[in-house]
Amino acid sequence: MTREAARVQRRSGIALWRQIADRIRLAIGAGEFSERLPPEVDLAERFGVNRHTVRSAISALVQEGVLRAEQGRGTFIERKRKLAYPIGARTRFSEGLQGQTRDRRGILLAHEVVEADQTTIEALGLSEGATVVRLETLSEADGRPISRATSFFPAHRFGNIEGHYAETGSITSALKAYGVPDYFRRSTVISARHASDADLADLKLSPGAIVLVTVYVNVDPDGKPVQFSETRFAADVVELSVS
Amino acid sequence: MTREAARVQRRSGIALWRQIADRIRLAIGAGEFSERLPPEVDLAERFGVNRHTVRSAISALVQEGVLRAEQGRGTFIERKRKLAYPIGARTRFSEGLQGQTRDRRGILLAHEVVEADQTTIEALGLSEGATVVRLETLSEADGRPISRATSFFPAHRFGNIEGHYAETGSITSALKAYGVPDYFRRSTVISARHASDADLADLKLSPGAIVLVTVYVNVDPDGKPVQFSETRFAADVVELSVS
DNA sequence: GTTGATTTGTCCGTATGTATA
DNA sequence: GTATACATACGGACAAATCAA
Repeated sequence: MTREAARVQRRSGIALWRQIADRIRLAIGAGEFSERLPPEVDLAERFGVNRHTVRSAISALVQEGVLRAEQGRGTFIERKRKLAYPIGARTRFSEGLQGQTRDRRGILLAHEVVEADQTTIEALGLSEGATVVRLETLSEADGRPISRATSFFPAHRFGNIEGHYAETGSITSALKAYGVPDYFRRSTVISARHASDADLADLKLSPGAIVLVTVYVNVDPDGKPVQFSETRFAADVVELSVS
Repeated sequence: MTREAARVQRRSGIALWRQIADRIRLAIGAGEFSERLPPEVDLAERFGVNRHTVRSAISALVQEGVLRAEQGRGTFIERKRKLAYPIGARTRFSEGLQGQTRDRRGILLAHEVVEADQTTIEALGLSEGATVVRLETLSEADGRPISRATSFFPAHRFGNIEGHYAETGSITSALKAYGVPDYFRRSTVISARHASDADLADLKLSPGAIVLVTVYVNVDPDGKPVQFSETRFAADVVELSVS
């Protein structure tokens, strides 16, 4: 089964050179070009545009670090593998990327105590009007930002958790300080969307980038909810592995 | 913690009206506008553009079915909930959306017998040079396309599986015809990317749409791999629920 | 019922960016 | 590099519909 490539779309609000850049990036991700890109004239014919337009696309991808052009030789692909982040009943960030990276750490970006909204009340099993501690955190591995999370903890039980997190850079350690020796993932819902402005900045992504979103509740050994979180992963850096 | 909205970017290869449309879609997804959109002049000021540019963005979103504009009254949000698709050891498509939809079915788009590539050989535990049946399928619920899948089955065992799938519209039924009474999910890897042209067409999405991608291996009760698949879900219609 | 404020819809003209030849 | 065509974005003006005082 071969399917003709849909033609690039004019007056779609996206410039042709950018559509072609996206296509080439996608094709590379799918392993379509093993190592070298076809010559510019071939690509121009393939996409039904002028060679100059293809050149604009390639130049943008070179800027991004996806391609490397060598005059007289050709245009070559710069490869990098994705991190596999495990999702399961006993997911810990610190254990998550075992063996794939070194030097992982969590950074506290912001915190506040607020009244829980309806979603948070239901997720954490709180009563109307209860307060929660909100943490905005960033996780890095080998100096590269990996994920950005918004977490809620019941304030009556984890009043000063931001302090413990800021010190240790780990949710697991911070919860231990409150006598929670262990915790379990009760539920995880995974979705994907375009990154918000804040996430673009923190995760050092370019506009239009995609984030994988996990929304989950962690419970202590007694089954009591301790944490309700939404974590956004840069989709071109991380994939989720369900085990 | 409040963060200023990043300004829309001129001459970035993406038209301002499209950037603004994406932003508004995002904000709606985050629940920022409860029911009504702010007036066009306010949005224009907020994004730092002319009112006409905002109007182009809104007009595109009306076309998509995200918004509804009423002269003299305002612009309103058209809401629709996402389908929760379960991922786990015993995921079945037919069981997956239980209670959320009626009238589910699978459609065979294409099939062929090919020599397995290296990835497929490893996933299915085949020997070098083995052949596999490839199925391209589309799943619909209530007449709406939900997902698009590419599946590989060992050809020596499931020689004519496309026929059974075309008849029943179900992988579970097709495998039963070959004496596989039950099967289990061995591994699932989840990622997200922009939809390819083929997926855009089949899933009836607009350019730039995101797909959630699950890559998985199913094994029979003896632990023998029977199916290696990649399924793409429209990310604005489906979320994955890990249980 | 009238008036005025608000909000979306339509038209004009002009400047700049994008893509082709 | 130059010329041409079209899409994008802006600015202003006014019409049409809605709503509340």
